[in-house]
Amino acid sequence: MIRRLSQARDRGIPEATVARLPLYLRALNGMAERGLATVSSEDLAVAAGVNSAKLRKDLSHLGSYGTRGVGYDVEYLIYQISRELGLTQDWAVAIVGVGNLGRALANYGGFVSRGFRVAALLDADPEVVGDHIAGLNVEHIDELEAVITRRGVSIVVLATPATAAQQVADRVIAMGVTSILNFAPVVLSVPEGVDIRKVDLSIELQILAFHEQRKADRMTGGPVMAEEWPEAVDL
Amino acid sequence: MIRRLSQARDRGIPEATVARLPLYLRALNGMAERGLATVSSEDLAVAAGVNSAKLRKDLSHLGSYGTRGVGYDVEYLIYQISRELGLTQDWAVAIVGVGNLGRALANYGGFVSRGFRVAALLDADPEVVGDHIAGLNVEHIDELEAVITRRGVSIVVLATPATAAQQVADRVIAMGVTSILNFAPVVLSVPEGVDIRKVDLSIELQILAFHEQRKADRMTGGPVMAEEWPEAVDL
DNA sequence: CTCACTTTGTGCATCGGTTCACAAAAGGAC
DNA sequence: GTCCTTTTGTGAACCGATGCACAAAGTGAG
Repeated sequence: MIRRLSQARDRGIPEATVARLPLYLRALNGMAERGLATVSSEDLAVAAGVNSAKLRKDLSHLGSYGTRGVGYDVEYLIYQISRELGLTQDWAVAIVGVGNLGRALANYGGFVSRGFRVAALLDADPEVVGDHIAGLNVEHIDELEAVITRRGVSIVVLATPATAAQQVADRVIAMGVTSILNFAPVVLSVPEGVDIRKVDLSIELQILAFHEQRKADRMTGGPVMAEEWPEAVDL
Repeated sequence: MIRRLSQARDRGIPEATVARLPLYLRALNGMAERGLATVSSEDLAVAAGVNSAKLRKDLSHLGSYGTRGVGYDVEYLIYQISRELGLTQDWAVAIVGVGNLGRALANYGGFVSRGFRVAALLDADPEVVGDHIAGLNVEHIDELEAVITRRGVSIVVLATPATAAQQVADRVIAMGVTSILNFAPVVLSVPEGVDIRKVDLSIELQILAFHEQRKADRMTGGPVMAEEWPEAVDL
């Protein structure tokens, strides 16, 4: 059978699965580097930190790429997942906001390695414009529209202050950008069809604090704190 | 009724709810600054970017803090959520790995503002040790255990290279730390009872790329790409 | 070829989370 | 007080994701 066409690939991959594919990909790359030719769902699952049934179900959404009794071909699976994630093409990314975080992102090796190319850095501060960071010239935010067009930017990373984020988002969306990774601590409102992913350092810490507190409470023998508004308790 | 004890607060707040509480808190703080005294679930939901039924169900897990026909008292709700999240105490955070990202985190204002205090910066590179960043002296990783004890660190942020992350995690866990925020692109294996949260820039971009590609596919009229391993297609 | 063994792919039960839709509660007008 | 309006809190239906458990499909030995 030479051309097995899209019989299995039902175009609708669950969001939860998509979020795990990069994890599998990373584990597989490690295995490829170590020269492994095939891997079982069990081993790959351990390497990716999930359970093997989930892994198999995830992969089954892409197609039937394993061999029963054997496992998965490492290189083949890398290719299939990469293709599914769209990493076989390269994506031009613009980073807006070249503060501490923007600089860190620009220098972050993980971007380049997997199909992503930082194609532009932009900032509003004249002090920063013109700086060379990670081999790129920082351009002025006024150039935003021109840069997006000229460099074919399709993904924008927002590392601006919270106050500027919505405004920049509006401008890039007007230019046709539909994928935004937002580091600014603000809820962006965007039209239908635009994908926003949000990374919020402060929220992550707050979630940890919640669990940490709960663990501490358990140590000291359950809820001893007042349940009331302080004033209400005292009166 | 002076002491209404934990009748509603069933100690088991859904994880999904916990993850949204910081969002509500941020929206509420904005409202408090603008002088709003009360807010309806509808308005707060819009500000936080969720739907109002979800918001009400989330808040109902904390207790019954609203007034029917009126809404929620802004200050009161801020206090209740803060307390639930454990933000009424302050948490000493250590950042391990003072590269670009570590620096960005150390300077990130959002930490200090909400109960978190960066209490230590550590790195293995002698070039970096001794630097002053965000008012702190960078200490050598050999001091890790001593610093954790001395400063009462209970949350550790890992901004190390992937290769060092597991090792540092093992050491801080041995010191009794049970809350870790991991920026290194690696799956940490930790014992039961330790909470890990992971922020992975590269994964976020890959998820965006997946959706971006799907949008592009739809434009050009569905799946036209070969489904096969390139060699297999040609032969 | 047959048998024993391995490992995938998936049907099914289950679970957690979301959303709807409405009764219950509160406030204000009169 | 009664009536009308507003808005909460929640029961119940729904939806997606997880995990179990096993049949199906493959390998390899003899």
